[in-house]
Amino acid sequence: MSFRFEVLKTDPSGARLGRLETPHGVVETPAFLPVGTLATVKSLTQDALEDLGAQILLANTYHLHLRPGEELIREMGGLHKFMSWPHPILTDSGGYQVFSLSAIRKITDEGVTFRSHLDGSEHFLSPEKAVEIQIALGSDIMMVLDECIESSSAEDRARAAMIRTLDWARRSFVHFGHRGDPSRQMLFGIVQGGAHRELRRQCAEELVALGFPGYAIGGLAVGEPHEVTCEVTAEVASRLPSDRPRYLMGVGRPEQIADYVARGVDMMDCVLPTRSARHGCLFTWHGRLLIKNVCFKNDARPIDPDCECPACRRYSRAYIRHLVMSGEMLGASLGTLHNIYFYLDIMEKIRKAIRFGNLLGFCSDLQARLAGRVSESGVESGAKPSV
RNA sequence: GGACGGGUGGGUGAGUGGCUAAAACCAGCAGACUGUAAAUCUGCCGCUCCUUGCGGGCUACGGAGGUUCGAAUCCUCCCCCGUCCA
Repeated sequence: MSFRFEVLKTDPSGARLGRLETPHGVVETPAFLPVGTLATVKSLTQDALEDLGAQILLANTYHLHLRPGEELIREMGGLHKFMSWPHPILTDSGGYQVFSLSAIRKITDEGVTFRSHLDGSEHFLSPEKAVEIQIALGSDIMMVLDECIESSSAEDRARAAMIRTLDWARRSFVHFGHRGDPSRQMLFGIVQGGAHRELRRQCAEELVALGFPGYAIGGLAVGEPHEVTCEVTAEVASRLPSDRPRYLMGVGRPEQIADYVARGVDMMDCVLPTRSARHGCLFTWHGRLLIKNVCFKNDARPIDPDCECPACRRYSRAYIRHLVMSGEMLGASLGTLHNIYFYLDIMEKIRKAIRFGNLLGFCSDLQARLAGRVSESGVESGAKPSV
């Protein structure tokens, strides 16, 4: 069997240390997935990602369908070969675009019609089509098409979307049963239901009854308070089978991700490290550092003196600020290198904390360290978390 | 020496009598960003005062005068810059 998920250890918090085997390699969980929507983690080479220790990437069905198209990618030998990433890949289904591109799409029980943001042409995405595309892409983990909604949605709206998501999950499951190869690809179901516990519970239970090899929690961290995200995550995770991986989609801030792990989450992805880097926001063990701030103009120190990333080993804040202010591509690259390294470093420390059975201690430590801002006075004293 | 054209806030550059502390863009300052329509977006960007308000005062469109209730805008002279002619 090409896929195997194994929980190696459970922390008193409920966090799990695990291992996910895929045809393209092993993912140690809890894992963070850098986002590579268009088959690229913006501004980084695959070499760089390997050096950073990335184990698995996320790519996007909707975007790759529009450009360059899944048929081209299939023809080029599949997504792994096409992008020269021989390691695991997870593809999102386009469900998030139902939410983020709500202005240019129409949704029915049958599926979603998008008006391409590139050229205005119409594209119909059904649950079956999303599965087909992802089969063509050949990702290790594929996601069912879901209806992602605002977390603040009223119960009626959330129920309707949840019911549709469930229906689509069934269709996806059936379609994959006919067309897919479970030794080559896993299909994850996605729990929706907004911030409504009862809806979440119902959605989780019905998905579990279908028997997916893994489950995702979607529709969170889209504006609701962190505590709500945590509560809903805990509620859903408690309904999911303990022997299947759990993927919390689209989270989170550095100081928050350990909290999700403590709720039993095994995988996470987020655009924050990559996008923020391009916008000049760098995450450090001493808080966020806005590299464009004038106080770093002549600061010869690295982004984070406690960081071993390629950017911090070699370049100063002053130089990186100059690059970012000048709109130089290298500025985006170095920032992204740093932020991805930082996220992966946190994940490694999280795994270590679970191994030591002390994730909750680590959570509060992270919160205390990372919530602040780095200003001209420099970094506050203190070493890295010592777990 | 002469003929045109032009001098606007840090920069480029609109604006030809009141709606102009002066468009727009850039630069600068600050902020946002959570399964990426994002190398994007938002706010500020003359000085000053306060009861921080579509608030008051002051200064400002090369310089100095003038016309006018009112001038970046009209007139006079001067100073610069560019092009062309001697």
